[in-house]
Amino acid sequence: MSSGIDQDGAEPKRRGRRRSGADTKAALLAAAREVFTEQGYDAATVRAIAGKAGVDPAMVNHWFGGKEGLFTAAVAIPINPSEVVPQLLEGDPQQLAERLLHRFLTVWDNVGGGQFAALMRSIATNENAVRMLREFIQSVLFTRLVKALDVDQPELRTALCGTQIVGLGMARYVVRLEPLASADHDVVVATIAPNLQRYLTGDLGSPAR
Amino acid sequence: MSSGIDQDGAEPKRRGRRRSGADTKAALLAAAREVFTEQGYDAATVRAIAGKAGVDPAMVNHWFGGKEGLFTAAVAIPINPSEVVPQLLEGDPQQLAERLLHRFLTVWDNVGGGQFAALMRSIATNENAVRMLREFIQSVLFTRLVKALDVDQPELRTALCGTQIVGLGMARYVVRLEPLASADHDVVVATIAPNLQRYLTGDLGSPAR
DNA sequence: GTCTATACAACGATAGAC
DNA sequence: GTCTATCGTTGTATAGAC
Repeated sequence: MSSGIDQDGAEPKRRGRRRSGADTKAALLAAAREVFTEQGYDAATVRAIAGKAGVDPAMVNHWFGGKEGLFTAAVAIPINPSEVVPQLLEGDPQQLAERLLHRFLTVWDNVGGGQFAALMRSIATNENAVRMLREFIQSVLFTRLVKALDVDQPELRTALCGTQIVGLGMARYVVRLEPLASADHDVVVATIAPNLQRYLTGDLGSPAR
Repeated sequence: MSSGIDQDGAEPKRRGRRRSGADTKAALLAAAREVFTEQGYDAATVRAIAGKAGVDPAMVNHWFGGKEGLFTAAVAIPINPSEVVPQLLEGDPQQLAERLLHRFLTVWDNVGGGQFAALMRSIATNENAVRMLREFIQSVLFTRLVKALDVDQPELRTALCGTQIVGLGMARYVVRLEPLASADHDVVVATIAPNLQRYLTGDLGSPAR
């Protein structure tokens, strides 16, 4: 909560270039994450973000080209697919769901969970966020993961996995549905993994009916 | 979809006070549903809603205390639990998931799907919407449905069902993830029902480890 | 001296309140 | 129908880095 932006509060605001070392960009990004997280894209104001960062609103334009650019830079999915996907694919494919869920929970719990909420909230008013999520699911989950499994109906499986993963995120981080919101990773993984594993490699019924 | 605002359209507009507030209220609610559905909470403007309802914007304040109140009144979940739940509970409990999913798809597809998106969108900027959804899931899904099944860990099962159902809605109506977004009800039900059924009545692993 | 990060002021638009 | 608040954005002068 406590902002903790280390702007030298004692000193009066000065015009002109700051002393080197004061990283306006980083301060803006940090503040933007907080505010977008709490309020979503529309409700968040450039002024509020700049204020929390202790800099002028015009800096948003200067560094990010505007609110939209700041948003894109701030609410990025904190996952590097080319790093994560190979790790997930190592080992028994029948335990892929477990590894995937464990990773999902670790990543989003670590960044505070609020950031997932931010992503979901952003989908509200920002079509770009929808596109971001869709592209992430399709490119990463589908192209890199499901296709590598060499199973039937990969597109459908991808979408089904999407329902379970996004649904988990919504329940845990946005709606904060108990006991799921506070449950240990092991409990969540143990209960959900079998279902996700069916979507990944299990029998979906008759492919061509 | 089609506006169909049933304000006494035949009668010519009259000066002064209308017969009663009921018509204005209903017209506002109908218009609000449309506009909130299409644009989300923030983007929707009181003026646009009032305009579509054919009344003065000030009426929003008068009847609902403001935009917030109008929203709460307008975007209600279009399901009557005391009617739906008994219907779902009839028949084989092992096919409850199928009935539930079928009903879910029918309801939200019929109202246009956009209304589910609206509900999700509302969670963005409106904490009340989160509370609404949480309470709906807990009271209806939990108290009326899962408890009636007499299974172990009913709270956890409820939350798990929530993940799958909300996730389905997100994928189909908000993110519009193909092929799920355009799939026939039967396909969706056939692929997801087994997973949902496990959450409802299946084996979740060791309850108390 | 030149470049550039910065702060401040102000503009045009728009929404909610009254 | 008017008023007021506030939004994102832009122009410009200035202070420090190089």
